[in-house]
Amino acid sequence: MERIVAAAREALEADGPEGLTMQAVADATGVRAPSLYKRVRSRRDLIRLVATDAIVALTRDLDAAATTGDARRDLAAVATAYRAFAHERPEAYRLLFSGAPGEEPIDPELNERSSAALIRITSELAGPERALPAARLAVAWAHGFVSMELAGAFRLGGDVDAAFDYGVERIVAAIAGSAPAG
Amino acid sequence: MERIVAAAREALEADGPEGLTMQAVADATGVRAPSLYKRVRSRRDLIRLVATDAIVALTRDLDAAATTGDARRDLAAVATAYRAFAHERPEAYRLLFSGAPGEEPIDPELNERSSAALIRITSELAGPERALPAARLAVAWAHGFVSMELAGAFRLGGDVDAAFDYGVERIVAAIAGSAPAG
DNA sequence: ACCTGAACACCGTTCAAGT
DNA sequence: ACCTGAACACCGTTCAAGT
Repeated sequence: MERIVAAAREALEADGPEGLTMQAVADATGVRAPSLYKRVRSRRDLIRLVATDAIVALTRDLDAAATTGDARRDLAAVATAYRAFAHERPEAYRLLFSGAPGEEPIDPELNERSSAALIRITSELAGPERALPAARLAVAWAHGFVSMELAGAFRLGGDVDAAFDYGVERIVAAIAGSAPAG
Repeated sequence: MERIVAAAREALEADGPEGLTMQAVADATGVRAPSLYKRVRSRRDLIRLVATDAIVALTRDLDAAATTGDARRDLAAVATAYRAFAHERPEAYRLLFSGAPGEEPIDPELNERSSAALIRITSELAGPERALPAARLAVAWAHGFVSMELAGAFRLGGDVDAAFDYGVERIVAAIAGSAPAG
């Protein structure tokens, strides 16, 4: 079971979504394709298991990054960890945001936990009542940036790393600047 | 040929990417599937044609929105038009950012034209030398926001429209605040 | 010149049959 | 209880044959 998800995950990263076939997973686990259906309901379900594995790993990375003791630096560290995860497992990362209306979403609790660290940070920076929209600002920017990067959408040249640093700095300022006090 | 792309576009929006089959397009255009290969190189090529159609339409919408005469209001109007396009043609919108490393990118010239209006705006707001990173900040945020919205990723409740307005306001401020003068 | 039936190599999935 | 060969309904794509 664990081996199945691991094989699926590797097939996905190696050959993209259409490389994640039941055949490929069966070959990698030394079994025939029909046998997989004893462990997994369907290919779609298997993809969901890979996505769940990915969001757990991402959450761990983000939590580990948010430990500098300073909210602004935490936010920058979380953004950097977020981007690093997307670079390490681009196909799995894509999976997390590919949910179409018809599809079953990932476990809502895991989803909530994945943004807990960020919301704690934005709550500190922008105040509790602004924490949610501020977190959405940050994660929308971060997701947009890395997903464009992965899609090769930054074709106008320029330094992409510098654009990321500029973005982090501006997002931190934008969130801190939206606090009721300032 | 035009009818083929239109049929593909409708199949895509109606049934998602896996609904865009050569069979479906053939049925809709009153022909047998093999005949499509006289007009189109492959299914992948047909998808590219739909994506090209989408980026042209999006560019038209963005250009039409950026006509208020005020850079700040133009930026808000462009962001709103961008989001509206994604809501109207969600599957086509998804297509624009689904480019994996192996795939042929869309015509670079069309891509450049699609961001011309935005870069003019950010150039006004943040100065010419900051125009590109500022535009990337804006488009990354906007893309991230709408793609999360389309993926159903805003599951923590709250007012999504209000979060968008908050985001627009903060992004405008962040870009204007990064100008060398202020 | 244009269209198509038949065919090929793939998919995901089911299920009766084997151990 | 577990695995699998065979089969089914689909894909995308090719190509010889028909008009």
